Amino acid sequence: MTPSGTAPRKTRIQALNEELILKAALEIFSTYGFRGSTVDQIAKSCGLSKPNLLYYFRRKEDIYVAVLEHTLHDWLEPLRELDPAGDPIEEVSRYIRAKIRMSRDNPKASRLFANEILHGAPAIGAFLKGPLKELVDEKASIIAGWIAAGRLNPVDPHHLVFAIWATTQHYADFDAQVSAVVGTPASLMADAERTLVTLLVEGLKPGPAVRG
Amino acid sequence: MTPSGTAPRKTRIQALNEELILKAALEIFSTYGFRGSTVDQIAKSCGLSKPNLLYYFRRKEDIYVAVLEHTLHDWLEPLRELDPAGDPIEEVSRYIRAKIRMSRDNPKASRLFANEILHGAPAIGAFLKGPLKELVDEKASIIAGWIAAGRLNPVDPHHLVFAIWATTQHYADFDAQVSAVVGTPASLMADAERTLVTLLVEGLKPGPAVRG
DNA sequence: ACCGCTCTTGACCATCTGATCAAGAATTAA
DNA sequence: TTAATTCTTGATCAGATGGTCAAGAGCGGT
Repeated sequence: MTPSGTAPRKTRIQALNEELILKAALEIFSTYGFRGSTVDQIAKSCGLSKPNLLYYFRRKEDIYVAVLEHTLHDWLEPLRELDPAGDPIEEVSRYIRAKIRMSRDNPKASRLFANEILHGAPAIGAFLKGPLKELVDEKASIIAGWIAAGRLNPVDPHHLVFAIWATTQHYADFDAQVSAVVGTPASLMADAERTLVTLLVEGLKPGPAVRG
Repeated sequence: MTPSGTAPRKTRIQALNEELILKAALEIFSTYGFRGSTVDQIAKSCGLSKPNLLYYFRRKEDIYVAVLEHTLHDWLEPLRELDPAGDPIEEVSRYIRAKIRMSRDNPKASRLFANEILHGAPAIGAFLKGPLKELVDEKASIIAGWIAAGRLNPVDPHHLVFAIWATTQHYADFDAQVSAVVGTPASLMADAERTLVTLLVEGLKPGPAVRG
């Protein structure tokens, strides 16, 4: 049995193979979605036989949930770092930049979530209503504080967060469309970053109601 | 055979049933995606037998493509209406409002496209690279003209369009997440509309580089 | 070397699903 | 009415797919 008490310590081989599986599963699930992916595909992609893969994760859904959970934490890290003590404009700019870089560096994670949420979040609905909502509410109240202090243009904080999510993740989730329209110039993500920071941050800077 | 020459005129029943099928297919495909939907589901949803449905559309993919094409034109209409002779701020504001209302009134169409593009646009890739790119390029050059005339803050026109698409369609595509975080208050879409117009339009208004 | 446990796999199964077909029912034009 | 055409469906098929199982191979602690 397992070495000590209730803690199911992992074998070397277990740790290795589970990592292989999760990596391959992210690749496959993010490309084809849950229903569109087959256990065989994932197995082949990581060089294991199907029964062997199912030895580590009994059901297809178990793999899927494991990948989601494995990636969720990292994905939210930039929002967690929004600092109430920092300069509002600086903090928001930093968040936008961090998010768009995540979109660039880990588009598969973005597409995995996009697919899950697009289909009604059957696997992570509870997470969205719990931990995610709490985190967003917390950060929204920080932004509301900045607005109340006159340090930001008054906008709905929740919808500001949605706007940042939407615009940044767009480049990962809808890459096929972006590429079709503007191709894939080397400066693509840099242009996007500059444009988004300008657009959103200018819209956030406090100022006289009427300008020009 | 068909009544006159090469024109396959449609029977009353044909027109009726094809409409039924397309409506049901939009419902199913937008919810479960292409792979996640079954012909049986669509057939049941519109009260036809599976073989009967396949009498009108020989293959599952034919239904899918038909629904996409059937919806694409309408979906792009607001962008087509962007008027080079109008006031830039007014035109962009109107476009944002039109798009977010489409998200609200026809979220299924949005999710259908989102799913298609998320999976690499296998069915409409050619459309994206052709007609869509042309339309966007045309409108982007209009925006570029406004910027050159000093009537808009200088931002990359293509990325501005992406930002508008992303933020507005977010409310249809990621409804599960939005609902989980802020619930579904009656004012949701109105709040979103106000926030987005403020954010993006303030970011677009020309003004002195330094304010406050 | 030994032994218990972990790991691996070929063969197999039940189910789902897209698609076909032949035959009959309904519709339409004359 | 009649005959050609269109429409409808029960039965059926082939392939894909998630999942199981028994048996053997490999590994680690003693």
